[in-house]
Amino acid sequence: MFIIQTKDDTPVYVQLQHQVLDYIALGILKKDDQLPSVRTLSKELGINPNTVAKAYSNLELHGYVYSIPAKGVFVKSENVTDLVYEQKLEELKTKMRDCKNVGIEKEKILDLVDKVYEEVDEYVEG
Amino acid sequence: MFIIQTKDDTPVYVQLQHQVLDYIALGILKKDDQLPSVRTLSKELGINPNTVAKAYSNLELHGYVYSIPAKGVFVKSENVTDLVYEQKLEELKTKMRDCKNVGIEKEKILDLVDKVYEEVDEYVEG
Amino acid sequence: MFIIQTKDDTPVYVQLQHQVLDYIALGILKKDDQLPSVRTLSKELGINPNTVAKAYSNLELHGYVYSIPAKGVFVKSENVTDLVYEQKLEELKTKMRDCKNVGIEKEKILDLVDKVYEEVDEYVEG
Amino acid sequence: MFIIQTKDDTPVYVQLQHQVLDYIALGILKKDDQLPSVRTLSKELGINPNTVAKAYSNLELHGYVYSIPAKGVFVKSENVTDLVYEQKLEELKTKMRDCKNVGIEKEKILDLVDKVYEEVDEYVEG
DNA sequence: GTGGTCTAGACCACC
DNA sequence: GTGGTCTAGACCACA
Repeated sequence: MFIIQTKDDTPVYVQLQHQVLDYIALGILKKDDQLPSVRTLSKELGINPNTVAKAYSNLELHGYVYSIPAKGVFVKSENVTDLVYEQKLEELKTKMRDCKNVGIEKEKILDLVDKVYEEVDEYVEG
Repeated sequence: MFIIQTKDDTPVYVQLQHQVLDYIALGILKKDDQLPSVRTLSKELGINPNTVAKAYSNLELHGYVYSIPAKGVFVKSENVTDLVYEQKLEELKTKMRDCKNVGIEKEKILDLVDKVYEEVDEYVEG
Repeated sequence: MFIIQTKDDTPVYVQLQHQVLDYIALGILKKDDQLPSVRTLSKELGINPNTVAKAYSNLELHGYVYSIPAKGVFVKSENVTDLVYEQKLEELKTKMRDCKNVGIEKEKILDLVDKVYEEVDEYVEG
Repeated sequence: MFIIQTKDDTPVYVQLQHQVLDYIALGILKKDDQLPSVRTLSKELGINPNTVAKAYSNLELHGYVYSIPAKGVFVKSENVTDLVYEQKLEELKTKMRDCKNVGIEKEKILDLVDKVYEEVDEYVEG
């Protein structure tokens, strides 16, 4: 269910956080669903339990999940969708402004949008 | 001329590199123009001289500038434009895929493009 | 009769112990009164039977209750009052010192005392 | 400057957080003051660097300090006082209600306040 | 079995 | 030198 890119320079625990959030936004993880246990997931991904724990702990601090000691970690709310959308769009906007500032034309961007949305995606298409 | 965002999580020397490249792409810095000296710039920005030196050295390694000892650092070529374009578009594509993967519709993206390209930007307009 | 705060960070079995003691101190539970059975209470509160058992067992170890196998658990003595008082006051003193140490004035504390003792409390009034 | 109570059951990193906050509230640590480095403090207290780092990281998440990688960790604002006051008083209130609920009289509490505020405190007096 | 905490020590990028 | 990340593995309280 989760994938870690070791080549990526973004920290492992951050990758995990993002993926959990994305799954909530997509509706795959729903309110009160239990996340995989720290131990299970760490073995599955071949990473240290502490790293998983850190990701979960951060998600809890931000209010996306809640943890009951000796029980597990659970999804707090399913209405994260809007928040995730906003964040992603905000990041996209920053990058887009960057493109505009170096003189890239609007049409190039529009072409890119078409290209990306024509791509077949494993999650959407199956 | 250069701006450092300490809040930003991207390293200072990387920010510098990007800005130099952007100025070249925009034609503000032209072939054989001299970059500010390491000392001057480090004082002006209130950062460590090593950091400026690292940025310049990296730019030289990538062939964007050349340095003449005891003289200074100069812009090598003004045809960086395409390279910069490609990089920016590639980053934008990644973010855009990300948006698509969490279920954001194409229309939302198109709206964002319109919005960004309607904005008045100090670098473009002023 | 008993209430469990899952939000609270204090363990469930400790909450139970405190509540039993409080009810004894208040005179609601008297000498030789029977406590609810482990099964009954665990179902009623939706918690693990082991947790209830642990609370009862601890209370027995401290001499507040006695258990008759195949019969139930009973209140041993009603003179727990002083012990409970002392414990509560000791905890309060610690917190109060803490307040003093960060510079909170005595008057603020006195105001708080007035405020708390003016409150209408369901256990006292109802 | 900092003291760790190993006997205490409260986690070491929490103790550290509290103490940093208290020092800010007392005005001993002021805006932009640098906290002791992770390594230094861990050696001084005989605890693991990670534990100190966790405390600092939590404080940063809550907005009390800011960290500049390769520079250090610094106090963000000196106006934490009110926040700390509120928290402490809130905790005290909870404990006080507890006392009231088991039937402790108001006068006993008032006596306790007098007692605590007559005590000589090393930070205030010495 | 669960999460929470902590130690011991490593490597990295950065200043 | 600094903080940030991660591994490897331990112990604990709790359900």
